[in-house]
Amino acid sequence: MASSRDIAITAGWAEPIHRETVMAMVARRIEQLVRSRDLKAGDRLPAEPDLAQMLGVSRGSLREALKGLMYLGLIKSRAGDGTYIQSSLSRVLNQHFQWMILLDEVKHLEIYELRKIIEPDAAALAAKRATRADIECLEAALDGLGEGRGNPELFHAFDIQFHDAFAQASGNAAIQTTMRMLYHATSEARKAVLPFIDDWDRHWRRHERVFVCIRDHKPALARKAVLDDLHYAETLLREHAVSLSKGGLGSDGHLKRSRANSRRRKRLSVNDDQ
Amino acid sequence: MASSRDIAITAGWAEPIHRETVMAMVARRIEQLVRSRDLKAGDRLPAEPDLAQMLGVSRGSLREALKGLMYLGLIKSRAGDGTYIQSSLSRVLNQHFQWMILLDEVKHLEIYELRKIIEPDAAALAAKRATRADIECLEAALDGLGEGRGNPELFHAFDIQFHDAFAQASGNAAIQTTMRMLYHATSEARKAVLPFIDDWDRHWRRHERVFVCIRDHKPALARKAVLDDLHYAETLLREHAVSLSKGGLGSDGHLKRSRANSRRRKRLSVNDDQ
DNA sequence: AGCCGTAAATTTGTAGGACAGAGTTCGGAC
DNA sequence: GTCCGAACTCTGTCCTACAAATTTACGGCT
Repeated sequence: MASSRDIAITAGWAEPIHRETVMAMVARRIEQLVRSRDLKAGDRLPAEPDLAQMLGVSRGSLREALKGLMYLGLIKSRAGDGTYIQSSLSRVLNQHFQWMILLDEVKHLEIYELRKIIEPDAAALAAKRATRADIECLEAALDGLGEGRGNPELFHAFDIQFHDAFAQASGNAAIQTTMRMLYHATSEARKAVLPFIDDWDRHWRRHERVFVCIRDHKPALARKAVLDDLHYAETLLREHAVSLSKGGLGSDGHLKRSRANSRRRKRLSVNDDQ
Repeated sequence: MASSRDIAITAGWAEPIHRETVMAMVARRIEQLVRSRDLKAGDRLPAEPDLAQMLGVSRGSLREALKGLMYLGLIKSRAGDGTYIQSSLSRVLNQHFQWMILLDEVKHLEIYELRKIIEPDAAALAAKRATRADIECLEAALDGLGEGRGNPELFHAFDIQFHDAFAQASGNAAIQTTMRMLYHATSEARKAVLPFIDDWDRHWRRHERVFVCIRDHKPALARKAVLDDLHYAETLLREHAVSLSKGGLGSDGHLKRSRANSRRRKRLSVNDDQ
């Protein structure tokens, strides 16, 4: 009984749903609506039963498709309320590189190599563009980092905040998103080596220096300060990777090896950059 | 009875009740399995009915969760066969920035600014590390580009191939993934301005120069060649932005902080997302 | 009138069952 | 032994029903 499908066809919105998967269909349709500006961030989608009928699919299938978009962070459903187009869809993105690390598609050191490319330049941009609000955010995070000296848990939390504020100060949303993504990818590992820090004051001053350079609008120095911080973080990670792999933290035990997977290069002489 | 509400009021502290959905729990469980190395790339998951029973949820709910993971590219289902852990999950990532552009969270020029940061360094790395296979891939794509001169459709296709080969030659999977992501984000726009190219030979030679620099292992020159190419692409895009759909670049000339919905709320939220 | 709490309506979340289509496996016919 | 079809398995889709959550509307109380 394809009665509901017949309805959809006569209705005219939904033309032939080729045998493409329903998921792809719904995604495409919603993308189309966003493209045509019929849907904007914050708008509400029709209720599931209505939307299902419009598209000529069952509610279950529609829900599976919506679930996919939900995981992308593109939409968000609230029980009893409705489904809305989300404006900030960074959640999944942040986890993506984490997954790649888990699946051995990307190595920690590769991410650090990329961070050492992006973040110094981002710091220079931040030093040029940071607004008063940006600087206040950075300072607040820096204060928190000060409080968190010696307390890995707390320090880590404010480190995220500091890094986010830094990324935002660059004034470039693409940079901000990318930096956050890369940062999150190595977040667990970084947290795990935090207890090995011996000189907290010095570690804090590295952050402080980044902040001061941005606040005082010194692009070149900011670039250097960030690179220095990154270099230290990478060294810390490299040194304690072994203790991680056999310690209780099984989640990041794969930090050590560089298996000869596929055709991936394994030359990671990240040290001697020019 | 309003008992539940009373409880909430007396509780006072508005800690989110943490009503995690079944789907999120299922997804977390599978993630856990991957983390603990019980599941590796290529492994097959139990059949849906079995897995549903194991987890104590209905098959429908399980499927919604799987659909989410599927959309992430983490798993892949084949009708009649089974569900497998995927090894390459870049598909969604490539579309992510496209979505952000659609939602006005990111501007084209911001992406170019970031590309101008990453790709010159990537070129330098490629010039140092490119293997023979990498160079062959690049050359093949370059030949294709040569054929495609004057043919936007064809040229665009090989441009993607060339860019991918270039990214891979960097020998860093994180760089490769990120470059591909950023490239795809502006793919449509680039395709749209391709017909405006007047001097195809010169445009091709820009690519050729990148190739030669990488092949001959000249990091500094490669960096310059890529930057030059990016600069031209950006100029082309800027000049013909009007021909792009509404707003196109989003800023008429200089780079601008992209409308801070980012500034709204919870910069202090150490915990992630909503 | 204004306030408050309850009930109704709306909407998503979850469950269970049913069948079709795709893919694999295995046994029988040749 | 080889080939082909039937049986089995598994995912894809649909249907129905109910639970939970949230908003909205109504009616009583102050």
